[in-house]
Amino acid sequence: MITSDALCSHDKRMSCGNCRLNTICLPISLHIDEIDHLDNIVQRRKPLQKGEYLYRANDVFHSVYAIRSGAVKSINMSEAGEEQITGFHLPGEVVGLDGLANNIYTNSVIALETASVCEIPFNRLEDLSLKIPSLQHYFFQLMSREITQEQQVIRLLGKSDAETRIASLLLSISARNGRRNLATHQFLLPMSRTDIANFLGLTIETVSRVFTRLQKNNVITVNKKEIAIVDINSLRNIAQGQN
Amino acid sequence: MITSDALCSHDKRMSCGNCRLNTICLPISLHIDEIDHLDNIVQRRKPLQKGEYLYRANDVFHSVYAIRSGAVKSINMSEAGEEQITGFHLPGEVVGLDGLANNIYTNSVIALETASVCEIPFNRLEDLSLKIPSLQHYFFQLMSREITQEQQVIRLLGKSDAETRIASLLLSISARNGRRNLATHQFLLPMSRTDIANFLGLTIETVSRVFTRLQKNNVITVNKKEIAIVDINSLRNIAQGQN
DNA sequence: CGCTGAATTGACTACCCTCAACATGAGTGG
DNA sequence: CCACTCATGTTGAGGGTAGTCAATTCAGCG
Repeated sequence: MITSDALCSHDKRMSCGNCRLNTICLPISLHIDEIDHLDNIVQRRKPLQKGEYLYRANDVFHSVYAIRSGAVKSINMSEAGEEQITGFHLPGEVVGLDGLANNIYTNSVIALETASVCEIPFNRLEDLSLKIPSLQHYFFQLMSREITQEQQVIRLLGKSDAETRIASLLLSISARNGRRNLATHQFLLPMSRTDIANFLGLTIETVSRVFTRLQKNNVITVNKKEIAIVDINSLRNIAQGQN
Repeated sequence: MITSDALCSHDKRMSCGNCRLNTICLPISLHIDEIDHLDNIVQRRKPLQKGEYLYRANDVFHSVYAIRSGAVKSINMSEAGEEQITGFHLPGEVVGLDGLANNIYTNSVIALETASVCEIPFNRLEDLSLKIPSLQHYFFQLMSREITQEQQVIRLLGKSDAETRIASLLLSISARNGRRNLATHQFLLPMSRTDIANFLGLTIETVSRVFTRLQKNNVITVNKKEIAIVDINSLRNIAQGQN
């Protein structure tokens, strides 16, 4: 359900079948005609600019979205108006699953940098899922994965100190880069310090201090948004709270 | 998918159709024969005793479970062995959705008190969902609701102080009692202080202190596990961080 | 060149944790 | 019936991690 990274929208080769993200986004074996069905309902949209909304909380739910390039954050707002980032989403990952419950989105999704997405109208996906059992199964799995990932975030916020939270986030991004065959030991953070702090339940000052401390201890190097993991074992130990 | 609270297992009237929890557990209109199909796959199990496991992390996933009576907690364990309670589940609510992602449960679920559950084998539910579109839709919604609820927990843990966390938990339990037509202003907590502390990312001492403080300020009264909400408006304000 | 926003660093503060003592109540056995 | 233990919960004193407030640096940009 994700096409190649080529942004040229009249490229006839754009399809889920030949998308190089499809092992992440669509890791099930579908027959060729089934993939065609899927391609028919998937819509490629014009790229989002940094800061632009993909959808807003309380918008009527119609679609889920697969991130094709770039990165986005999803934000949950309390009645009191406090914003909490509930997740960062990288290429191959799907957002919008919060919208089904009450037919309106509960989160807002905002581009962290220029990002392109594939839109998947959900009622058409549901119809197709009734005909393709493996597709139904895949979407149940996809939602379950979202649940288990969020439970890990809950554990992170409930049990860990600042260093552990930062280390876990870095390892998470590293691993997700690895799935896309990108470098795992060196990468650019797509989000600001403010976003990291918000997501991890910390202040930007604390995030900054932890980065400098990890750098002083030769665990990582930090240069603005550029991160290099120097000592992955130390970083893993810190992420597990064994520091 | 939930029967009456009667525990007598040879009661012929036990069925999803006449279960008095079905407006919570199964809030969709199914035809009579569709409910029969569902009844045929739902299995009523013998009650769990307090402390007993419904399933354990890493068990092979076969079923999801609807809580019929009592209460359970679901626990997520880190590699380092730290346990985090990710949720409390009351009658009418469904657990086990974490198991689909990798075909093993990632959490353990333990009874907080004597509890009975309805077991729903998932492969049979999937088959049935292919034939009953509204059932497929309902389960997508159910999983989405789990996702949005967990996002609220993430916000709670990321942004709130101890009083706000406790107040939110009390209001959540109160509201869920209301859905079952139980008293909302007075109820018994099914879980220990240790469980509350673990879930909210606090220590038992802090939980205890907040309870006494809320009592001194005439917001609630506390007597062991018996809670009465005295001033719901204050409690709501505290839950929203306006204290 | 100054302005603005993001990030870093320092000094101080506060909230919650840690450690410890004590209270309460259920269950057990003499 | 009482003494005992054990689990659970409450309360107090002190300390530490992260928050708050503030100053500074730096990059991007009109």
